[in-house]
Amino acid sequence: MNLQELFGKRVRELRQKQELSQEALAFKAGIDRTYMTSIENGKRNVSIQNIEKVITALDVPVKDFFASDIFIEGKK
Amino acid sequence: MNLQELFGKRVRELRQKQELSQEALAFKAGIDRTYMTSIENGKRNVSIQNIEKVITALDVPVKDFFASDIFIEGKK
DNA sequence: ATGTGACTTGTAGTCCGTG
DNA sequence: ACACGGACTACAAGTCACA
Repeated sequence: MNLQELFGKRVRELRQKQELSQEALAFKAGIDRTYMTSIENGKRNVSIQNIEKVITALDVPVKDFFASDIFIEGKK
Repeated sequence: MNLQELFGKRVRELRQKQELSQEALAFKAGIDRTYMTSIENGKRNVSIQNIEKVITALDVPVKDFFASDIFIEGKK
């Protein structure tokens, strides 16, 4: 599992914890709903600017976003 | 200071700690030497796949890479 | 409300150089 | 060793119709 997929997984995790829909989060982040879908599913090679938008929309510091065990290598 | 700039700053920090040249790191990461320059200077909107390449080349887990106080918001 | 394939446009990323 | 620039190609951004 690469970082691209892990990122999507983490976004979904944090989004669901807040009981937000993809649409609502996409709106907060200022990106398209369908684009958010493909991000969460690890289909897109997202750029750092959009990464920042999404993390900001999740209301979590970047540091905390990546402070998860899924970001320690060797995960499936 | 946005995430793009913070990323470059952090890359430079970790690279210099290992006494690697930009060229050497770029080679390890499999990306262009001139591109590494602009990444460190926060000039490029890097994609997550290249982010992963760089972090991997730095021999640090993703989690640790972002476990720095510069990634708590409100930094200059 | 979420997911997918297909598409166009802008830019990421490469490769050649310069100081 | 680092920064920057021009010219090029590959690919991400962004949107849509449809399921």
